[in-house]
Amino acid sequence: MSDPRPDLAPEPGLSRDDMEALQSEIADAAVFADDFSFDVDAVTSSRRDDRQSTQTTLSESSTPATSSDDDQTLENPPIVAGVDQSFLGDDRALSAVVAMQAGEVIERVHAVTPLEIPYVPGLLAFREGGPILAALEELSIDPDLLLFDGSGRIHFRQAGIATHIGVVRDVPSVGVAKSLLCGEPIADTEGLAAGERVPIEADSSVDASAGTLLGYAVQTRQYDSPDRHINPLYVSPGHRVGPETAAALVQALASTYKLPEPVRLADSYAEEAKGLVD
DNA sequence: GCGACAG
DNA sequence: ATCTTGTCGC
Repeated sequence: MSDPRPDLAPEPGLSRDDMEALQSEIADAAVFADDFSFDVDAVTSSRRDDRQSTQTTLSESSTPATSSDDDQTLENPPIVAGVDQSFLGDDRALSAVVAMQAGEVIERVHAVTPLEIPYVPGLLAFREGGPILAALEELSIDPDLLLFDGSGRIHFRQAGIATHIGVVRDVPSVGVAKSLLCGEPIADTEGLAAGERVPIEADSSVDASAGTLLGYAVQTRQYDSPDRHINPLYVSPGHRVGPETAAALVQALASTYKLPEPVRLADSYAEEAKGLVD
């Protein structure tokens, strides 16, 4: 059981070398394996009333679901929050957080802060970490899991934005990127079928032994026609979540769209919230 | 020197 | 990320 590490928060004023050194500390403090208490199977993108009772089949052939654990899961499903940013003008960032529970939005918050530094591949957390931490402070509920629009362990120093914020807040987190920052898929990722995934391993650009499993290319949706295809999502552990679970969670949270619902809604809310600023 | 690079 | 026209498909 670790603790929050506000001392490791991303400071935009650091030199590049210091930023990279801090990321190495983050990677050392991160846990890239399952270490949480919520029930992964209770995480869904659809509302309980709307989804098929596939559970019925299971309980009929076994013991009726009467354990206190099941009751607790049914009455108090995990809270998953999606985080995403949008930009105002070119000197302020708006970070939006959408918290969901059992497929329902239970809270939406946002924060606006000035941008301190430009975007540099590998140092995203130092540009957007401030706004994100500010937005998370506005949250009245505390999430069981954070989903970020960006990498987690799939990062040069194994400390992408999902890992950085996850460690600072000590909350289980997962990175969901729309393109690959580094690492190497072990197989072709073109035209995968929905539900398929391909391991992403560390290459020479990553500060990890070659071959280390960094995450997965996850195909949440795919077209039927072979003409055109949808690119996969690049999912990696942020903190306290292993690679397989990270992929499974994203798969479970994706419904009609490619992006998992909490991130998709945070994305649109980040845009919508621009309207109530200034 | 060149390439490659989340959002 | 943001700026934008055009195009494919249900």
